Amino acid sequence: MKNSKQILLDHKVSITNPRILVIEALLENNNPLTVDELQIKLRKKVAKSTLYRVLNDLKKINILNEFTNPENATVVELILEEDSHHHHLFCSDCGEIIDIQMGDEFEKTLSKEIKRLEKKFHFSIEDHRLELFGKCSDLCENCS
Amino acid sequence: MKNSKQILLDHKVSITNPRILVIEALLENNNPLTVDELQIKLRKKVAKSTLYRVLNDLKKINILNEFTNPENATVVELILEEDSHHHHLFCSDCGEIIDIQMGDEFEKTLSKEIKRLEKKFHFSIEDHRLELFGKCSDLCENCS
DNA sequence: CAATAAATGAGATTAAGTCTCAATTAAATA
DNA sequence: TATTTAATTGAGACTTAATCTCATTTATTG
Repeated sequence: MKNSKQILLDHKVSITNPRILVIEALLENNNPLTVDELQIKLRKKVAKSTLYRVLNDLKKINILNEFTNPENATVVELILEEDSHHHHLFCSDCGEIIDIQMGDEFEKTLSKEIKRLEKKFHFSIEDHRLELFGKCSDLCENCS
Repeated sequence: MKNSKQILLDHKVSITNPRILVIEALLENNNPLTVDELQIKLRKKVAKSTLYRVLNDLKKINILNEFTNPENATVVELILEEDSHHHHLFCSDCGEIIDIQMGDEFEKTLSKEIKRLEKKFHFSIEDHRLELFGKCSDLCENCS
């Protein structure tokens, strides 16, 4: 597993305990976490103000992706070099968020559409995000 | 233009002045508005608590779409029957939000992918959202 | 190892959104 | 149309996620 100190070193920011703890909490999970869940994982180890500050620090060095779930709670995930381009699938029953990859055909078709839209609206489009919403199977123990 | 009273009638909810004003403010704009912008449009006409309550009422009868812009501000737009399925394009310079429609090929490819993902993750996927981020042209008077 | 700069913790502050409750307005009924 | 009943509203209190302040602690630099 990628080392948290090395990540900080690579990005030329100082290596502090709170930063290490936050990165490690995020590395432990394969999928994104709400700030709430992160706060619980780090309870008594990192102050609330520090947690938010560290998250902002990680955003500044572009290793944190931040978005919101359907309930508008803030969700974060680390951006690791080995990660490839992915999107998110949300379960409205248990709240789980799953990283998904779309097939090549999809991303190719999307690129074509983006070129068309750039012309149509005189936009330069730099990024995109696809979110899928649904319910995970009855097999899930957290689901009704 | 669609009539605000008729919309309320159609959905069997009582017709009140604040509801009419909110719907009309939303109808006036072709594109989505942040709650902030909406609040400014309705200043002195609708109380803050009422505005939020009316927005929740409109959500309950499924004629309001709510999402967030890249700065995490809440954005709303009416869902009208004559509207077709669309997505959003955000300008990071001026904050403009534009409704966009993707071509058939895109939506078809997406459907195929969704079927694949439903099997893979034992999910039932009910909805999706695509967001594009970029900058609108220098021609825009609000942009730097 | 000392000096300096950066980061932290604790709690105050801000602001988006919700809640409370008395007063108003709409709907239902006669 | 007037009256009754139920729903909605406005004003401001309250909640809570996120930011800010500032004295203290920790990291970095020489």
